[in-house]
Amino acid sequence: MSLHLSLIYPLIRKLESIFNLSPEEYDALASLPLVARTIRGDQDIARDHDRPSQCCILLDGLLYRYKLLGEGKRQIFSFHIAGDIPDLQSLHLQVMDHNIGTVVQSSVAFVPHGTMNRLIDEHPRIRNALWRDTLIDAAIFREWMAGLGRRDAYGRIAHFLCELFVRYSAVGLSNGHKIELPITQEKLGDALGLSTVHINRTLQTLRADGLIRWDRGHLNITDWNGLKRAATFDDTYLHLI
Amino acid sequence: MSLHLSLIYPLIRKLESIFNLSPEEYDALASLPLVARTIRGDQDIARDHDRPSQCCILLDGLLYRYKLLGEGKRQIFSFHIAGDIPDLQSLHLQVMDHNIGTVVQSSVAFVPHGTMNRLIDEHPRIRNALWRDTLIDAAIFREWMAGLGRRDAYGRIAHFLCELFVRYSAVGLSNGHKIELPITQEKLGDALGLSTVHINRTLQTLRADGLIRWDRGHLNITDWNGLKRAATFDDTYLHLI
DNA sequence: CGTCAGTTTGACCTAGTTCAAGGCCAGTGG
DNA sequence: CCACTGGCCTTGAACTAGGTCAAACTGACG
Repeated sequence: MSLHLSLIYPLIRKLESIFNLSPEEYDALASLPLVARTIRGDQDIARDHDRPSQCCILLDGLLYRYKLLGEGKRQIFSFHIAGDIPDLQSLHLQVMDHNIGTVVQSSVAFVPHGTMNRLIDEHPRIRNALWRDTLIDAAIFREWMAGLGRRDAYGRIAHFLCELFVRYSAVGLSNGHKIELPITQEKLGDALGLSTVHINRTLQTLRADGLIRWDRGHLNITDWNGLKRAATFDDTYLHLI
Repeated sequence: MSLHLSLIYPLIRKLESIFNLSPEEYDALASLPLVARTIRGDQDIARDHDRPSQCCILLDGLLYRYKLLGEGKRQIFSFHIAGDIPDLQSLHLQVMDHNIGTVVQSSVAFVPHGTMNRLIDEHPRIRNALWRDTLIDAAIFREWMAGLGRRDAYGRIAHFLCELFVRYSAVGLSNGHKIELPITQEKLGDALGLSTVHINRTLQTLRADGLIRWDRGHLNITDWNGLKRAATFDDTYLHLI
């Protein structure tokens, strides 16, 4: 596999999970002019009210999307892993309504909207797959809403961990029941609408119940069935094929 | 305006707010074979885990989308008004991951996926506008997540009312600062992650503060600026043109 | 006039917040 | 090689926003 192909590979793998790419589609993706840029952790890639002229394809690392409310309050909406295009929406929505940032050092490629539009105009199945991807994004938001509105802290955290494990697994980023999840308890709180203190105490309960181990960014799910049960996790909403 | 045209008109108006429809596009929409069906209140139109073969265009009335969790818990994600296609996502996602129901008696048209696909294949600008619409849907979800996670009951309700007023206005369904909003306090609670009791008490405070009047489904915003302030409402996320 | 769905009230309770102080590395610089 | 720093995690104690339960009220409608 060429160096360049390895960059775009996570995205190709994602599309191939939906349908078999034709040689032409494969070539179109493989010949996207990608310039990988490394960005260190805790940097914003796009900001609320920006008017982006390009999309960012995540090649490696971890991104997150969030909005700042008044008084230092923050809501995190999603975390993104290799192969994701977290600001694909900017193709159709002029103005950013939230921020996108790196959680840890990450490698991304910026693709101009013009290039993206040419790609999807010439390859309708790729376009449909990307549309589909934005719809799954929305499905994940709905599930988080259900958690924020109606699940207690214990179930909410358990559900979050189930989701991330399944999404990592779907793109080959899990190792047994372990994944790399280098997010702080503060970020977890801002994602789940809870205070850091309560996140901390609830994680201790999850550990004491033997469901997980989580140390320095290494999450180990020690009782997958137990965690799913605690979360009442049903993966339909992830629309895996 | 013919009887049939009046049915599809809300959708046409929504598309025209984004770009000027060409005569061909206009004709394609106007000649969609629509059969209006009236459905009484509190009925499900689509259910979790269904595999729909058609989309539903709301012609008149009020729909909502929701998910049931265990123990009688429910999370409502959205309310939909005339011109919306709440299950457009079923074009690309086989399986429903939530329910769609009527709030009050409503008139809807079911359009087979095949017809929809022909329409958008032949009219790329309509396709893009519909894609865009699903992205705005997601933007609204994000804003609700921010409310569920990080706003208190007072601000959350105020924000909800601001959003609905602006969305009604955008399609000509407001009358001064009044809109028809026939939703129960129970549904409001399930949308905002609050108990009915607390919704009731907080609505009383909003009324006492002179921000709204809300009686038998008629919402009257008596202090629009005050309500926006209470909500820290910024309509960027609705992506109105 | 009775019923039923929806709203309102009161009293009590608890999940989660807030504030403030320690503890534990991993990295840095001397 | 050790001391120092700065993130991050952990703990305790006091507090509160919002939940729960149960009962009463209101108005629309048959």
